[in-house]
Amino acid sequence: MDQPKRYLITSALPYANGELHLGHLAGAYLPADIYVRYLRLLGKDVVWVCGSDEHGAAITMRAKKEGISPKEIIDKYHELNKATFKKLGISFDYYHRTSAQLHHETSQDFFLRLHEKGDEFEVRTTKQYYDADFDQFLADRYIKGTCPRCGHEEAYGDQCENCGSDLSPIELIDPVSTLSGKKPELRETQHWYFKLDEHEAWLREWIATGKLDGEQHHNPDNWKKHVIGQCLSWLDNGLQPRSITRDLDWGISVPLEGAEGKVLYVWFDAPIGYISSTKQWALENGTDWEQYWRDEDTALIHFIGKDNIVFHCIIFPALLRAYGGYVLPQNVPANQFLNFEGQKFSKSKGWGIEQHAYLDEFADFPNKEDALRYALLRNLPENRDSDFKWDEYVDYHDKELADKLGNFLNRVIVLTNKYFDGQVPEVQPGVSDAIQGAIELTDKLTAEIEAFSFKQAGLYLIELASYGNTYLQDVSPWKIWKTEPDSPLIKECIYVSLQIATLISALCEPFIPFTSPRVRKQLNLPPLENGDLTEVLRKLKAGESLLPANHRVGEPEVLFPKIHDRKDTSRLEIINRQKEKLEAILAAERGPEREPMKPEIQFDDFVKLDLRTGTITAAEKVPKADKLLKLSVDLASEQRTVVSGIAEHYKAEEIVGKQVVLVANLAPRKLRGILSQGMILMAENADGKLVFVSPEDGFGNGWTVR
RNA sequence: GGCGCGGUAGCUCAGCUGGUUAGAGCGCAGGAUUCAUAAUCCUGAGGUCGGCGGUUCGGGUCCGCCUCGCGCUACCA
Repeated sequence: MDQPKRYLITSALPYANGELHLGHLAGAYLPADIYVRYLRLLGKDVVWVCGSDEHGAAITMRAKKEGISPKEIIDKYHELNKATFKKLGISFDYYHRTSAQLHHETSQDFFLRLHEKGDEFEVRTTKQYYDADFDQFLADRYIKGTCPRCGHEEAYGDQCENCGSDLSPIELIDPVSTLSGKKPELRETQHWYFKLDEHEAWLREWIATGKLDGEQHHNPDNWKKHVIGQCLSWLDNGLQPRSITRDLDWGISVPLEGAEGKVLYVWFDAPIGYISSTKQWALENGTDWEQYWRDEDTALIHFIGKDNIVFHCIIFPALLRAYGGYVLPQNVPANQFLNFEGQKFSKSKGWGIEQHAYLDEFADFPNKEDALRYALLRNLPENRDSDFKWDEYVDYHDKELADKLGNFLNRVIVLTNKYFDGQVPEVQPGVSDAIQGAIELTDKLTAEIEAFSFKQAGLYLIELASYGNTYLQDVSPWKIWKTEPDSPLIKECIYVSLQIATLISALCEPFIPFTSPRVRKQLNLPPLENGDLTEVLRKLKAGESLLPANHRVGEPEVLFPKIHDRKDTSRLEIINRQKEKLEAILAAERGPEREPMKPEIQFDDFVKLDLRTGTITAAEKVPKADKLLKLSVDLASEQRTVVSGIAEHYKAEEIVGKQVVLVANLAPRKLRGILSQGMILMAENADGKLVFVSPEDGFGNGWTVR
């Protein structure tokens, strides 16, 4: 499909059971956002849907453990995730939720249709464990017992983590429900299975060759290798009927008589959420949802993480085809995983940063949205796992956004104001072919976006700014200005540079949408609207002005205040706080490795110590000593001079006024010729880092510590 | 265990169906420049392309084995 009439874009529905971290953003949302914004700028008919995935056993389990209702959980995370996406400029056309009535109806219709076709489902009766106290069947994971292979007493119903055996709950010796802690009973239950195996032949051809019913549906060369590889691996292993119902009281009821207490399996209803979301969007926008799902000229594209490949490339397509009349995805550009400072994101360890936490902690950081989007873009896990590092975040921001892109735009605006009073100079038609290089870069950039290669596309954006910088440097109008201020070379140079700047203002929008309007403002242009890029590209190639002669530009403004800034360290401090948090986690992991405890002492030994609160009233570096500070400490009844070995950790001026605890009856001792009358209590960790042990602010001086 | 994807300069990564001296950015070294956010531009150093074996006139690029990383392996979602 070279030129589809319309695009239907989906991003994986986030599970409404927790916060989303940067890995999620880099996997399925940022790439889709770039793609969709690009299509909109070209004036394409595109709708991008997403929403919260709100069913499944994990939510009910969590609700039971926390003693709240599932609805409280899903409401909380639906609102949080939806709002956070919006703040980051993730521009879904609709963010729906699977708890919506419309979605329940859509899913039930889907199920019924397949049921009525008669040959898509089969019903199987099996025995499963049932927890009578909690009145429900138990998922394998929620049953523990003794492993029949190795005797490990804490094996799960699906696997023994001690010997690695795959188990079924029935095999466990002495099974126990992790909900009630009691022995569950075996009960018969009945479930509906989707006969996925009967779809194997056409799926294989479709995945391997891109052909559907003998016609070319898509070009498999455009699909990522790891996507096709994993699908074929699955197909080679043989497909099996797949259970699509569960015994659960949370979810979408199976719409059949005799199916009380059964719900659709969350994996069945979640992708149908894409359809529901489209329906709701169409409803609110007075348009028809069906053309997006049923018209063959629609290009359906699923953005997901690699954990979702099989579902979106095999199971969901099979369901859609079984239903009949639905389009199948043109591409599923699944990303791999993003790591965080060398390790996987881990909620339990606190490793990584969540999207909303980022926004909170970077509240005072200018461009925090685009800075993050750009850092993730530069490190998208498009073909392999990648790693997010704060140092790289800083480098990408300062060296690429600020130094290359921001600085180029700034130079151009400044030069225009300086030499031409802010007006675009007039030039002879067709004088410069310097624009040709910009056209080539533009073509490369758009081709990369269309090939779902967003990282490379982003590099071309910066290269375009570099191209502009090189061009400025080659012509060096400031040199010509000194001897020949009226030279047409200056006019041409500024004119061409302004064209490149205008081009950048348009091309950058999909990547850094918060910055684009600010660039436009400096050029005295309105923010972009849907379709504007088409006209920009047409003019560019026709040799017409993107920014015509005599147009008056705006005032220069620093787009990206650098993080490494001599005069203002506030941005660097925000980054450093993040790095310190990670160090603390690593330090905590080193955990139990603490100094062994000293031999026991008696209370009498302890009371010999005279500990007093005090305040540092003066501090100065001890000459010829690297580590020593000479402190004056106010104990109310007297002033003490204390020499303390903390100069490598604290500067003299920053600890004046600090409240401390002093060992007041320690025998005086001369250090570097100064009599030290006491010792300040400090805590020290394995890295040798020191911190004061202090009373709370405002506590008076000279009081005892016991 | 089986399968899939990946292992390319100090770091992060490009290299389609095999073909001349293996690329980019950052970092590093040297130079140019001052319009600009101590920014920019140019040049250079640096790699036995995870290891071994094979097919070929020729292999990061194909085949086999080994090794390391990540993922999937169908009822956790």
